[in-house]
Amino acid sequence: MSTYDPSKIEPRWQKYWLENKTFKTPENKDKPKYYILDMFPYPSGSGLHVGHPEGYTATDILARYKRMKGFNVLHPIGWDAFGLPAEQYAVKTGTHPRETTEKNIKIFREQLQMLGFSYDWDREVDTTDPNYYKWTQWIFLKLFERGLAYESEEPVNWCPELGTVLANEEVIDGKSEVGGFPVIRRPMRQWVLKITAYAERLLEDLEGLDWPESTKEMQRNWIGKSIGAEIDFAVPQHEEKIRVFTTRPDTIFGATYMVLAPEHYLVDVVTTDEQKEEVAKYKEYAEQKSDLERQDLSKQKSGVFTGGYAINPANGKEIPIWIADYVLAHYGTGAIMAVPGEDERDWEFAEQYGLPIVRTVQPPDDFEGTAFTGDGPSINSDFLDGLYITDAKTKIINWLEENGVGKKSVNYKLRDWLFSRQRYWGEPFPIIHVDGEPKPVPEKDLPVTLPDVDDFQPTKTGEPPLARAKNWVETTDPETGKKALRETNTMPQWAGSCWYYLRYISPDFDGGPVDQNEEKYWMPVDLYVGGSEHSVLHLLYARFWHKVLYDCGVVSTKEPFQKLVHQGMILGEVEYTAYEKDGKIISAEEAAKTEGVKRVKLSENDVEKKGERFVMKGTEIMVDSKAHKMSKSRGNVINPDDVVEKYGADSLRLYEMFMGPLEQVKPWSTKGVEGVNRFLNRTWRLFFGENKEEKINISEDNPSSEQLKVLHEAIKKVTEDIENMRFNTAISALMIFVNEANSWENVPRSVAEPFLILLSPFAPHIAEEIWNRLGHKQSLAHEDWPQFKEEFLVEESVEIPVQVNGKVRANITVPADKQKDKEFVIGLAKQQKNIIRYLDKTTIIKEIFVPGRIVNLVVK
RNA sequence: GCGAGAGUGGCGGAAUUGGUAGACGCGCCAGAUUUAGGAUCUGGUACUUUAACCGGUGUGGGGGUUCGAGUCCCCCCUCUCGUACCA
Repeated sequence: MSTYDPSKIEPRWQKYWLENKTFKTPENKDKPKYYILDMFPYPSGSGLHVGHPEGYTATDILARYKRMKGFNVLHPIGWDAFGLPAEQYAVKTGTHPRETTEKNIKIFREQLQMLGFSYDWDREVDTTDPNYYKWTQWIFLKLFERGLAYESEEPVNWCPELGTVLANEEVIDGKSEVGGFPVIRRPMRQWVLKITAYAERLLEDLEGLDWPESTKEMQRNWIGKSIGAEIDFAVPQHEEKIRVFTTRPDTIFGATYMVLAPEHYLVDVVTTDEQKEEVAKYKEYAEQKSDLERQDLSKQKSGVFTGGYAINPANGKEIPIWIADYVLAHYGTGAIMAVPGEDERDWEFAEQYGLPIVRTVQPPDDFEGTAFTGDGPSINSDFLDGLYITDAKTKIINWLEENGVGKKSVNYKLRDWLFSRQRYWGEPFPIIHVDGEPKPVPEKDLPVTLPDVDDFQPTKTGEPPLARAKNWVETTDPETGKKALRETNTMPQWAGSCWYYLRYISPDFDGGPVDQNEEKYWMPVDLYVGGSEHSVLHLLYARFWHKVLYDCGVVSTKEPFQKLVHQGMILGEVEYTAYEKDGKIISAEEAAKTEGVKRVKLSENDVEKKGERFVMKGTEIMVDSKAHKMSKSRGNVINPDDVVEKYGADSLRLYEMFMGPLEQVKPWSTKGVEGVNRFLNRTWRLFFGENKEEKINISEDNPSSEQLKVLHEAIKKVTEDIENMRFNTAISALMIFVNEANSWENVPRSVAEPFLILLSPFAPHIAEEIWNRLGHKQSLAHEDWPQFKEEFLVEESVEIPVQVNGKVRANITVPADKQKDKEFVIGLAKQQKNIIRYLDKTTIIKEIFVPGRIVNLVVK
């Protein structure tokens, strides 16, 4: 083998690493630890796409680097293997999901190994393994014991197409997140987790986390804390009072009507006989609207008068009670006091139905809008008049509390977590029903394993597939011997991924989900890398479970993931598109406004840049230039297997890191892969030369100061860049080294070897191969990371730009030991031919001198 | 609407604390090698002016601070992502 051939060297090292357990997590605890985690992959049937290796390569570089820096590194991988696709495949083909899952895991594992990731394969976990889900069930029992898991008969998001209910977080625009099927609301008995009990802590503890600000903000918004007041409105002739939640109790004097959600439990109480029919009609109308329709029709408000009245406790006035679906049953108390003067939604509604509007905050003179939501002095508000919002709030809340009609109150948007699914391929609940009451399965009887069934289809009535396993469902209560029925719902896919990072710490431990001695050493996760699509769902659920486990004394940290980074999506190659209408090409701008246009794909050679836009070559016709999301339908999916086959895993890893900053969205470019592949070829030639035999081009000479300088520049840059996860510029520094070194007569071993170590986290196969050919018997994975030494960077002379009035007019070369000598440097600067020209007939009014950096002469 | 982030060559992207804008890679141009193509190597490549030097203009647009601004401040435009009747 005389040329660089990744297909030969890569499998060899992959095999070596596996057989020698090169990346086994150390057992001793005498070094600092580093826990570096990838988000739990779902082993889908279609295998890896190029998005996976992006985050995985980033973490792998860090893991390999940290090992060489003297850390004990925990870098595991496993499978979030419960889930719908395997089950749907089972419904279609009758293949047991376990079979499909096992097959897919095998493919995934092989693909990951093919990319040379340094996982500790002895710690692989699989959520579908009974030894794993035993502890998922155990944690559920903890939740149950603490009153954080309860059954509830509530309207839920039922998706007929998927045959299951979905969590609010899984419903997007009224459709299922998975598959995009319509979702309707329907009451069913469900398990619910009381995540709301942790709302405040989930919010507060975001503070100390090193997470992207946008992700923290999304979680804050999702939790949606708002501070205000609950106020009771009496209803004449009725016992019940209507309680509302408002963030603007200061505007109560402007509450000219009330609105209840159509589902509110007092609607029928307050409705008068005359309005009964109309109210019933509206309720039915609102009920039938799906969430999607509610949003579509949001521009036009609707509602009906109930005929009833309530008393505004602030001024004793009677105000009409309406129902309208712009008030949501599940937020606050499901009822509002409407203050049209100060709230845009109420204003719109009041205007539509001719309800009175009273302003309670004085808008500025030039205010021209409708409702005024800004700050200002209170008006029309009796004892609040003149007070600004903050003071008015304090005063009215005191007044409400004194008069027993209201109190300060905090409200959260966050709702309890709907935790059951009508599916087969999920964790069974460790719950039996005795006399209709739920009862935990004793800990010693865990795990409750999945029974086999012959049909994976949910029943039309919404009975889960597990209900078909009669012998399994019908059991006896081990305590009383009574007949009992097992819970037939299963847990959602989130369950297993809520705590997997703990199982990696002690995957074989059988005394609990995690060995606490190990947990104290390894937690928290130091770096967690994964897609931003999990910003709310997984990351909020996992934080919730972690806090519960903290309260149970199972874990020692309040938060699981100290630092979080999202890798950006990789888009397809840039595409140029022209638009055709009736056989004629029209501009992209026109096409956007025209019906029935045909898209024509152009090659890069057909277009050119003109001003801000791309046009067809030689014309003025504008075309679109855009990188699109990879999708099967668009046919722009890049398959990592193909890239590895053609260029090797090292090239794929290197390219994905070289594309740009990790967090950024970026388009794929096959030409770019060729570029980094060329770099690896040049690297190979640096060691083995042009000669066809395998002669090593390395000398045992002492390095020159120039060679040391080039090496140490690389060490400095690569080290700093890895620490800051700037992999693209680290690779650039490696390229600069190779470009320089290729011009040398020979490469001294003492320069070549440190370089190989710098290269190895990025392109581990080629680095190991060359290392080995340099005569080393052992992997370089545990070598020491080279130490950067400032002394080698010292230049003999430095170049300093000379500016006149802020513009560079000359460059001067100054001996290094003179670079801080102001007089010398400025003196030299003034002798430059081009500088003399600019100084002619002027007066220097200021001389700026930044040692070693710049000279600026300000003249007049 | 609201929230967050981003606008730099033909393209992906570099630029410590304000101090030579365009590192590195792609593409393109020229040359070497080759029967030819590919691969490889060498050099060039922001725009503009020039034979060349010397200049001029340039980091979405406008203003400001500064000896000096891609970087700091104010206003505006565009794009991406998230979110949406949350009282």
